[in-house]
Amino acid sequence: MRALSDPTRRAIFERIASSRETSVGALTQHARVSQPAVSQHLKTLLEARLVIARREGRNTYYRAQPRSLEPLAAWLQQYERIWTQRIDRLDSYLQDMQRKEKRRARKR
Amino acid sequence: MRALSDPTRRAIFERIASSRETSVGALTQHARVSQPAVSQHLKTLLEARLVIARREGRNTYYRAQPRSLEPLAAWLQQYERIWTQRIDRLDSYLQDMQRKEKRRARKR
DNA sequence: CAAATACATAAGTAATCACTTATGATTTTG
DNA sequence: CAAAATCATAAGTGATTACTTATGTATTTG
Repeated sequence: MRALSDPTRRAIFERIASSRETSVGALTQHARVSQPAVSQHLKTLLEARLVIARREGRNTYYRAQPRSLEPLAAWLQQYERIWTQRIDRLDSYLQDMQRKEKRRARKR
Repeated sequence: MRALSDPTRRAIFERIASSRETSVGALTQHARVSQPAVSQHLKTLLEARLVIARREGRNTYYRAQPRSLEPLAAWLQQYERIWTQRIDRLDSYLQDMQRKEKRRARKR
């Protein structure tokens, strides 16, 4: 999560993910920072296993490893469950109130 | 995402989310940092709208607002799609290879 | 009403971060 | 083989961050 928290780095990751494979030069072209900065971001993405690198001649091609997003997805799902559970509880609470209201109406 | 990138702050958020409502004191008890540090983390969680605060007497109760995780979930889903698409392509490629192999076997 | 409690804010600090320029290592090209 | 190209690493720097202690502000309690 820390690896993706920086906007520049996240943009780099997104560009890698949206193309099958990208060279450092291509990434630098679209980034607003210098080539060394891009390389440094790539290093932290590598360490987070969010990308893998393949050297070919004097180029290095990076590709995304979205599998590494799975822990984050799992973490999130946990809270989506809690979230929908809360909504369910609210729903049943409201339905309960409606039933009680109808009963009160009948008594009148 | 930046608000959740710090482990201490994330732990605080998790504790808030797992209980319906929590006071600052209760959070401080389980955190490994001082009470002011907890309050500061709560402030950034508030600014990220990941929690809401309710003052009651001299206590402040925090509760999670998991709805704010939705943008992050949406961002993630995008890459899960890419990921499964890639797997599908790999699958069909392997199946294709298998078919070709069978044809070669028949010719022998 | 004075002391205690619960929390927030202020101020200061060491560590980390994202960037820069300079340079190194390797590979291709003319 | 020298020059160019591609990328990584080194070193330095300003900004940000996560924390601390000290203090302020309400609110409750004895």
